[in-house]
Amino acid sequence: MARSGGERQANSAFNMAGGSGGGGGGELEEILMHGSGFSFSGTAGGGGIYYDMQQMMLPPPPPLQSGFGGGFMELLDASGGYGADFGGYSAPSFLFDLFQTPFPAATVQLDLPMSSPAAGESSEVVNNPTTPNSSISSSSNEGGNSKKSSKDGKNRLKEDDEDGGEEEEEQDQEKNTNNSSKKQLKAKKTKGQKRQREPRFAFMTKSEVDHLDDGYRWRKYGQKAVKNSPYPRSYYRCTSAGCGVKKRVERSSDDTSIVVTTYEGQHTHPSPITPRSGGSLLSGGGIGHLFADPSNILPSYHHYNQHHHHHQQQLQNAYMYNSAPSLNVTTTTTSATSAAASFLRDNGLLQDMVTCQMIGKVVEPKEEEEQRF
DNA sequence: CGTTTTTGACCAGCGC
DNA sequence: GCGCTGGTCAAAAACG
Repeated sequence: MARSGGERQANSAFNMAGGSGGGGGGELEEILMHGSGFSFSGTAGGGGIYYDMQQMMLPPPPPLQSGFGGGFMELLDASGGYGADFGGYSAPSFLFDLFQTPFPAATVQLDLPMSSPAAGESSEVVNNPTTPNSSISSSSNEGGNSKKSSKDGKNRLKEDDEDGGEEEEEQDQEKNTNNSSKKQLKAKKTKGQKRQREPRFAFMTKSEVDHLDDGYRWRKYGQKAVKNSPYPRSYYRCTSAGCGVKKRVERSSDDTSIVVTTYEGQHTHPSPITPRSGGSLLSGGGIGHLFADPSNILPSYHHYNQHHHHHQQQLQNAYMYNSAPSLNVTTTTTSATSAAASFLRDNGLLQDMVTCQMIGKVVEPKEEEEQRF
């Protein structure tokens, strides 16, 4: 097979449009940060909760203070006063639960048991701002899945999964007498329980580069065609041993200048480029960890201006792309979103963000993206 | 030579 | 049950 090892940068946008059909469905919560502001509206729908943050008139991002000073924690502590910032929306107190609640990796156990039909419905729709409209010469997908020629052999043994702090046992249950190691591997997982995922944070930013450097080291482990989009979606995983944080990067088919990055999981280690100094309450990782720990901030972020300079873009994204909080309550995650958005805004990091929106569970494909654009 | 990216294949879930 | 899609694996290639 002729390998076209060409572009190494994430800019390589292969034309691999997916077919059609409905599919997928994450089982987690996802938060999309929309620029210009965000409002907060909670909606408890049947079977799920949908929180939407959008269109909140944000005052021009104030100049960054000298570092985050007391860190995000301070902001959090001022939950009372902070609520006011949410454009009059009575920012629910839980809005700060996330940050006031330490979520040590050990204790963390979020979970949106999609296996429980009653609660989760498991049919959570992740509304990506991708509308079926990309008229960009999207080649009629060819890569898709037409390559199912049995190739024999790649027994995969995975172990990453939750990584929140639990280990997978490699013991097979011998349920199926298949000799395909891959099958048994899968079997064991499936049989026991569905893999649960952690909440995800999705941020939308304008950027020329797909993969933004956030201080952590990532290894790309996959790329898939995004349906209705000429741009592929890349999957990254934190390279640190034991850390299973994942990041997904894709470009909006609507506005190709917008990059949607989804962060999943929590780092079990400090940022490799910024050795942590003090143990914060949120040391368990997660978005709180990010915001609470000024050491995670790259020094240059101060220089961010409203222009889309890749470098600065990356820096600013360093904040947004940190791990998601490990909480098991939708509302809590929502608070995380709000707080995060608030933080970003206050630090002028939200400037480039296009949208800020959180999607709880069981969300119908709303037109949120459209109202935003 | 070690690490990261590329990329085809495989699998689980879900919709039809 | 079949087909589609998202997510992941892993061998090979590309990089540094």
